[in-house]
Amino acid sequence: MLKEERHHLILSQVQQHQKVLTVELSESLSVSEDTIRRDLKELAEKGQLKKVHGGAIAHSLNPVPFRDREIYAHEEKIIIGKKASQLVRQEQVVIMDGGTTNVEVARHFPQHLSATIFTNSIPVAVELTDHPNVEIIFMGGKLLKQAQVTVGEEVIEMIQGLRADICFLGTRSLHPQIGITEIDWEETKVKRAMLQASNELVIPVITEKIGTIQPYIIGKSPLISSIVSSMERKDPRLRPFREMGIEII
Amino acid sequence: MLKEERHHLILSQVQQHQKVLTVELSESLSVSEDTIRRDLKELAEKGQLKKVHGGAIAHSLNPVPFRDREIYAHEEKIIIGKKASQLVRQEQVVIMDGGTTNVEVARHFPQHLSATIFTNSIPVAVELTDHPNVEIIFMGGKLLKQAQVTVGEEVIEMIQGLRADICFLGTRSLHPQIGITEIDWEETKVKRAMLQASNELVIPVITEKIGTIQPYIIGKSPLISSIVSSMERKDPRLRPFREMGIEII
DNA sequence: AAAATTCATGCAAAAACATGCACAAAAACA
DNA sequence: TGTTTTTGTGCATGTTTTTGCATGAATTTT
Repeated sequence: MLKEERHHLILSQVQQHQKVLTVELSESLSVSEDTIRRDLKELAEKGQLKKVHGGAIAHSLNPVPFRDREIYAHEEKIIIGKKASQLVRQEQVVIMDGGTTNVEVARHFPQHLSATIFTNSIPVAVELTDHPNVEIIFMGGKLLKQAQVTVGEEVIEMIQGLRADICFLGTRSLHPQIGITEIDWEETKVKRAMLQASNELVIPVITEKIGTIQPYIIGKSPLISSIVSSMERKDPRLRPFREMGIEII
Repeated sequence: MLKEERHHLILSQVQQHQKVLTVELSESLSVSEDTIRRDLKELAEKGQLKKVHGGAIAHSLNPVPFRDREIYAHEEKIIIGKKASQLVRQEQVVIMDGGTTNVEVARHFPQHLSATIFTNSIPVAVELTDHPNVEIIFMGGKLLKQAQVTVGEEVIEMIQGLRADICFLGTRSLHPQIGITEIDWEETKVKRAMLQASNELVIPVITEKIGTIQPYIIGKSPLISSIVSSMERKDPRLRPFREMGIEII
């Protein structure tokens, strides 16, 4: 077994389980613990993991509970939430994705809104709880702990059985040519199903996400009906989208 | 379990509940109290929490008085939660119903528990979020706003596709002759499915619910494997159940 | 004030570690 | 091809870290 191979294996283990133990790796790769230690040391020096007594942990192991997490760019998201929440009409069927921006959208729905909202996001569902006339349908599946959204077959099947009026899709990145992109494959599949199941597609997005790209493509830009941002309508960063006929809000 | 892992778990507990008790952490992480004390000391030195007599509190914002006792019924539920959480074995498939008592059960699962847990309760799912080795499957459906649980066909179908090892069923009422009863028809149907899908049926119940009756019957008493209460095992109110061969915990 | 917890300290055992060294395989070079 | 150099590995060594336990002090509860 080559050193490189080992390094890859170790890294994937770290990604998968958030931690690795020196002893376990030594056994499963059948090399001495000293070798593993040296591997971990190297990987730590390259910043790919954090070495600790007994093994190593993922460098990003910072699973701060979702609801207590300091919301990034909160002010901007509130502005977006207010604007986006205006797009829903009475009695519509709505699909709402996860993400802190979408939570703000949900929060700003008018109290008297009467609608049926499908979501796979726990924070969104909780937020909708105090809208008396909203029927909330939660789409079940495997729960991603960090994002607090469900993914997997069940969610996708449920979405595929839907024809919604409007869909609010949270996104990590939005690029005029590449489109809507995501970093997590499972979430990508769910989001694809969502946009296909809906007549209207609304993308609430904070400024800094525009023009960035992630590995997995959810859909091309022309599929978008409206982009909701905190920017001026005539902002140059939005121009390519405006030229495609997408409504800028 | 790595020291750093413990530190992360402790911090997330602190963030979530504002406080942690040395004794509880020692139990749930299965290390000695001394170790926990040393952990708390280290974290306090790094400024990540504030160490106090008996445990630690969130170093931040709201200076909640530490030892203030919570509501009385809550105390009882904590006792029940601790007891009931011992009933799960590693690698089991678990069904967890909603209700505040079940939330306490989830809260007291050992941090290192490795299991697959199906639930239709948002608070339970959220509580399980910081158990790194628990896979959470959320069962989707129509969300009941006040109870924060899902009900309906989808939930029931999903449960019917299951064969679980153990089921924690919250209940409004428990009567020796009448059995487990509920006030909401939709929830009743879901709970019926749950108990049918599981090998073992655990009923965590607070004292005042015993002997009361609600309109809809979920199941007769002999279906129960264990009743978890805060009472003494020989309490006369539990005698009829004990005589049926139900384990009293 | 007495009893019960909780804490700090020192100590010992086990585990994990760094270091230097020897040896083998691979790579580079002649 | 043969020799030298580099690299990777395992082992022996002494060191450091981590943990649980014992003791007595400090604190809280009764």
